[in-house]
Amino acid sequence: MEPGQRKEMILEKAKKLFAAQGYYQTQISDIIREAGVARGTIYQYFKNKEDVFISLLEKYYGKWEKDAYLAGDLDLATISPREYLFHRIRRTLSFFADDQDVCRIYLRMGLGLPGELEAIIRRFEKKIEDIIVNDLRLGVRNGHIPEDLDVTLTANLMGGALLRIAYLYFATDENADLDLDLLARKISAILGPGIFLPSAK
Amino acid sequence: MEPGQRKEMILEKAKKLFAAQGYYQTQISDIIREAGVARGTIYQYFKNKEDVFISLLEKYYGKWEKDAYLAGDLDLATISPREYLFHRIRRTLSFFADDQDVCRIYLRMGLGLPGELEAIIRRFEKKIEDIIVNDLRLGVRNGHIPEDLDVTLTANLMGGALLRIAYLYFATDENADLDLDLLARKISAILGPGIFLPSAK
Amino acid sequence: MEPGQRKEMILEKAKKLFAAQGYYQTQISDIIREAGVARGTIYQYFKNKEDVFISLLEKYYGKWEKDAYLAGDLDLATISPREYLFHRIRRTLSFFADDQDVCRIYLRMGLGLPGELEAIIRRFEKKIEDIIVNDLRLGVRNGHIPEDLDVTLTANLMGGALLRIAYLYFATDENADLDLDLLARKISAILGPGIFLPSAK
Amino acid sequence: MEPGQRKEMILEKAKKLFAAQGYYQTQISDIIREAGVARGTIYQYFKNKEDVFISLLEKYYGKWEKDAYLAGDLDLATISPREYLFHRIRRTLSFFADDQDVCRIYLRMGLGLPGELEAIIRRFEKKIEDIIVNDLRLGVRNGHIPEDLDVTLTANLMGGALLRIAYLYFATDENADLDLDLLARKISAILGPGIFLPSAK
DNA sequence: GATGAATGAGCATTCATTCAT
DNA sequence: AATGAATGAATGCTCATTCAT
Repeated sequence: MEPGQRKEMILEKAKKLFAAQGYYQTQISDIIREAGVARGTIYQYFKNKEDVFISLLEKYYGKWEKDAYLAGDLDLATISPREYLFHRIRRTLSFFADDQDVCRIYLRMGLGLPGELEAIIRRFEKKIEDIIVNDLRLGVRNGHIPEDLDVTLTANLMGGALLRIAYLYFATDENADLDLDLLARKISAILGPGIFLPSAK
Repeated sequence: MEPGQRKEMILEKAKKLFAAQGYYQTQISDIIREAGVARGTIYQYFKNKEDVFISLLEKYYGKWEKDAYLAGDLDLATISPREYLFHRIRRTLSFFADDQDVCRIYLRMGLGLPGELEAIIRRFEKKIEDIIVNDLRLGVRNGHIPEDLDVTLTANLMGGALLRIAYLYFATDENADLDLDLLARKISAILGPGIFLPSAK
Repeated sequence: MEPGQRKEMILEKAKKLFAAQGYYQTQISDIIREAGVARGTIYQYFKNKEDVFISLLEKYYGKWEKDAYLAGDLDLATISPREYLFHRIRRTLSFFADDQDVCRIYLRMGLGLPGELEAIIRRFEKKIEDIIVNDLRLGVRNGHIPEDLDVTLTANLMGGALLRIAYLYFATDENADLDLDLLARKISAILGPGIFLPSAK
Repeated sequence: MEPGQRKEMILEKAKKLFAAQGYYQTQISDIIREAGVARGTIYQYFKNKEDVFISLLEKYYGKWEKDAYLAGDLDLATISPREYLFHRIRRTLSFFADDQDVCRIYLRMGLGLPGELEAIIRRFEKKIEDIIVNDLRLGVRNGHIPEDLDVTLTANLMGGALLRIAYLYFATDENADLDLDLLARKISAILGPGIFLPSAK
């Protein structure tokens, strides 16, 4: 096996395992078993377990930047802004759809809770989704929301957006004196138009 | 100390630690040190470490459901749908803003990577944010996007929404034969109207 | 509940548990659950776990001595020596047959190995029994041993006898310079006559 | 150190400790200290503590079967049945005499009670021995038992035989409706002839 | 006497990492 | 470069015992 290939191979096996079981629950033993190399070999290519994980992140982040998002053939001179948005979204989706393992790792699913905990969290998330879906359906029945809106998709889109905002603004010590009202106004101003019918006040 | 209070106190200390260090990096030893109880005491109230974490999740999920999201005074008879959306968002933000620790735990930040890894992931996420922000600024300069749009907020909102969708549709084995074009269309139809000026095509 | 009765009751519950699970695998928690008393109560009657076990041994040893073995109505003036032997044996059997739990405790079965280990030891003992049984059957076929001899009983009787002798003479440091030939001669002289037909040389 | 030897060495040290202190009172820490290996090393050769013990049992059971009991040079064509019995007994004694530790482990002495408990049990067993010895001496004085009978040996042989029978027939749930009279008759028929003088009725 | 919450010494086991071959 | 036996710090958990009420 050529040098370089061996490192690559270990990385691929590690990716599968990290994606499936998370960082903490993936043992070096698992990786060497899957890769079919000796225990010491892994330390020839990587400083330690953390380095294996970081190498993975960097590899696929680079891939995303190069292949997916920044691919330079989107020209605002030839396509409309809305088409541009569409293509950006389309490519990002493709990137994740292409590699389920990378997807799992980046989306922090595989980062590592014992199986049961993971299941509990999913149950909670499902419940949140249900609540929003119900709201949306109510809006449809009341004639404020178009009938053909994909409510499940929308619910998750809204949920994901909000959680990200919460993470960004509240999970750190900064932004302590934030104007929540203003923030909520801004968010609804962005999400509202795409959800409600123009007729809805 | 009254019965019940002790369990509550341990839970609060554990919350702080899980939020700050993650599940795996929080040791039982840390919890008992912070709580000032003996090693065995924690096992009087919780089956094991996992049970402490689950108890936390359940406690705060319940709190969210009761206090924040489902609080029953939002009446569509008296407020408009757009106001309703605003209040829902407002309350969810309040819930997370109220308790930074819960926020961190729920947003899966504290779930557990060694400090350095966590930092690397944040760097990546910042880069993604920058890319989207740049796109948005371009749109502003080109007159397709209103000047007063909060581009950082919008970038994260879009990013969060997309990642959640990716997680939902791609991280599991189901949905294998998804129509990505259609999906991307739907998403841009929801996000577009709130971002672009009506004049943008 | 009268004083004294409570101690007795705890002792009986402990007996059941020690017999079923062994000393080490029986927890104080098990005993108080079965006895329906508080954790502290047991320490009002017994110094510690060891004391519970010792109390049991002493109680049932005394019982054996008084009721079973030494019961004074065996009079060599009225019965033959062989009848005397028979009655002694009969009474000892009754004692053990009467109380399976005491039986298990005294016979050191319940003294304490994790279930699987116990099973392995039994398998070994069965194999030993089989080997001796085969020998005896060979003797029957060769006409040296009476046809109506209970070979399983005899095998265990011989095995038990030998193991006890081994325990007595070899498991301690004394008796280092034992004449094994002489010892084996003596043992066969005692066991032989009851097993072989007079015609066997 | 050659491969295989290390496992063997650990096993030998463990044998000493199990024999001296019993299963429960022997800690992994003791074994590694005695063996002079690191804590993790023991888990390279054995699944867990139980596996160490099982390995010991299997090793020495195999040894007994091969070297001691089943050694094939006993030919009933050339030796008498009584000689055959003698040699079987002789070899079994040798096996146990050879290795005091194995002896202790197999005879369940080392299986595990805290030191003081063990001593108490021995005291009881001694008392039982004394009672039987006294009976035998009485028989000698009365002229029913030969003067040169080794009464201590005989007492233990009888005791061992009886306890084994009790264990076999009473310690389990089967054999509930046993005819104790018949059983006692059979046992005395086997033990009697080797103990009593023919003149004793 | 009775209670049971609190204790903490003690234990088996894991697993990333090293290093002599 | 590759190997894998050896390492030992670290960790979650148990359970007999205590003691304030």
